[in-house]
Amino acid sequence: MSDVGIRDVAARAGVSPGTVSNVLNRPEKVSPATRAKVEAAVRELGFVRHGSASTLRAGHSKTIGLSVIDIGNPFFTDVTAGVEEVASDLGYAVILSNSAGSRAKEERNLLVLAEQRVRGVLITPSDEDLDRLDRLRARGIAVVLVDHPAHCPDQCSVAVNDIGGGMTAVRHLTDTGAKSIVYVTGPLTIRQCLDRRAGAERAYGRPLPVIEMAAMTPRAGQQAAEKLLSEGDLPDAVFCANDLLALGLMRGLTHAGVRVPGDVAVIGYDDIDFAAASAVSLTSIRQPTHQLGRVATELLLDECDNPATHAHQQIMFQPELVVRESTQGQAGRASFDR
Amino acid sequence: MSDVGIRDVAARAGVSPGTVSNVLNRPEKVSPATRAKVEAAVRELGFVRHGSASTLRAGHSKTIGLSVIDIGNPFFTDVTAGVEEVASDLGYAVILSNSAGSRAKEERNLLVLAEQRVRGVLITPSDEDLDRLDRLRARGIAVVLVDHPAHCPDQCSVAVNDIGGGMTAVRHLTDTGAKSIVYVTGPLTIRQCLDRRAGAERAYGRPLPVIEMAAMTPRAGQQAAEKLLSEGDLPDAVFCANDLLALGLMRGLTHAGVRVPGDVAVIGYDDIDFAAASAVSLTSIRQPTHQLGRVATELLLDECDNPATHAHQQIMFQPELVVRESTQGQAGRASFDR
DNA sequence: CCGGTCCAGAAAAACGTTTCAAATTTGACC
DNA sequence: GGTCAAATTTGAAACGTTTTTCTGGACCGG
Repeated sequence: MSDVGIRDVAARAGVSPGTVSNVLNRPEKVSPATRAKVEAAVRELGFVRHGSASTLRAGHSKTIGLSVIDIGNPFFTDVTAGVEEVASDLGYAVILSNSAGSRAKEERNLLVLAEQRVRGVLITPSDEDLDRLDRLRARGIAVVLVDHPAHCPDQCSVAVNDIGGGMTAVRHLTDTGAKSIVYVTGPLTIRQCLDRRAGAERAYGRPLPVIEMAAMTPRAGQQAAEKLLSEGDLPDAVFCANDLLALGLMRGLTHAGVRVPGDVAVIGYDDIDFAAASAVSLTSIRQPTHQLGRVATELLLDECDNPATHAHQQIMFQPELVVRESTQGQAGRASFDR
Repeated sequence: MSDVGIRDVAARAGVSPGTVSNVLNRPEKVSPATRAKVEAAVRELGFVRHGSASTLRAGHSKTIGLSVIDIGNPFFTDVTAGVEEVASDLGYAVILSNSAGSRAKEERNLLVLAEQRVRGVLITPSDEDLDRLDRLRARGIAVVLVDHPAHCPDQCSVAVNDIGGGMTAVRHLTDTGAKSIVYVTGPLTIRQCLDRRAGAERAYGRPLPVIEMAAMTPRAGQQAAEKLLSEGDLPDAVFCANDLLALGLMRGLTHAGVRVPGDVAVIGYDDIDFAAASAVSLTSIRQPTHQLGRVATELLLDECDNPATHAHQQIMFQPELVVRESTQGQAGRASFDR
């Protein structure tokens, strides 16, 4: 069943297989009359092109790979949605792989992608060692870094200015009156966490006290709250390296009877949907997540489809402060967006 | 570069291409000595099998498709994570497609999957018309329904008992003293929303007042709160068709000065991570989401790898009540999990 | 020492497309 | 009606595997 091949279509339409292939791939090359005949035959027979045969002969596929660190994080989900949109519009299929933070798993996934002969790979690398990506590129697989600036200019990347974001966050906290600030973060081996701290300290003018958690989840945020409470004096404000931590932290504080923002102001990072929806809505640093995915995919597919004219770009988006209740100590609930 | 083929490996190892193929696919068929030679050659040359050629000749691929309704919903994200885990363990790649609730987009995506000659498809159908799936199966592509019971027994499906879940939810509300209850839901064309209502009304003993929103997002939940407030008397409790709605609703109520759970109890559905993390933690009906993805994938791959012995199964999981603060009117914050 | 059995490995034929040079048709123009 | 160039179409050779059929020994019992 369904073993309808291009030659069956050709027979039915009374043309040669080559012509059918042309109708499929370069319709402008074939006369309207023939094209119509072939298209009719395709419909009647329910022909579906065999992607593997096509890939094999043509030397390239219509698929791209996407490798993310944590598919459970709304940040990556949003990126993924953007990627999927663009890819699907251009007829590309997306193979998703989740490295779950494990270098080994990422490596295994990349091998699968290489076997699949994907046209290109979008990746948020799980660590700073990018040799394996150069190996991919040596294989003729385009690579675009997502949420990670490229180290050399012969490669595309799409990132968001984390240093700037960190500065903005802390500047907002001090602007609204905070004197003492604590930085709650995930592993400081993660570039994003490091950069945000760097920016934060630049704006703060001196080192920040740090609470470093192993994960970047609501759970970890709640534990961070306990840690914070056990350390004695509460700071005026807390800057969390992502919203998941911030949401957990707020909950932990609230339960201990600490008022947010009355006693402690909290600012997060990412501006995930739940930041606006939580009971005390969370001030956050918005990243153009969806856009990140879209642009990365556009760059990748441009590199694939127009290798001649393609110019590598390292795009750096600017994050944006979104003020909500969690940092409105006195102003109250003036205006909330969303 | 990287145009290292099986014949290059063969030459290097001093064997025939057929032998290399055997080492790759049936290592037990070849003597240890030769195998070692071949494996060395593979390593030295950096050979990566050409998946398309392999698929073409072998007649089947090492990929499966996953089609979800909304990749932005944590429910589907969790399912996806489960799918990815199992698939990746068994060496399968997952092609992700997001139908975004659009029937047309789903159809386009399924075509791409068919072209890719995926081994099977996991799908949460975007509507009740399942003919297109039968067409896929006629093509020799296995299909497993996810979060949707199969209509006929010649097909695998994995679902959760939504009627039972609805009953559990309302029973919990009445148990904790609620007399009047409102059902806040997404489009009632969605099976899940319908079934949950059916269960709820069965437990309630009579029809429930319904507030039907177009989307199932926090935003829509907040709008539902406004609607509820504008309708005069507040109910004792609200049952929301999913957690996203519930979180938005709670926020809307809280902002209007209504206390949750003091004035109105709220129960959600899905038990997404944020249900536990929100400031007033949300009582919810937990679905074994991750498990759903895992089991569905196991069924699919069993059907693919052991077509002879495979028995179609329609699995129905039972959801589970998770009590948190949003329905603890008087008991206060006794014990909270997570 | 011989005939038969087995096993490892070899050789060649697919799989269903795309591609490209060659062949054919078409159309314009004199 | 004939000629030439342009436009279409054809046909066969790849693409890199897997699979199936064979072959040449090694091994065994008699």
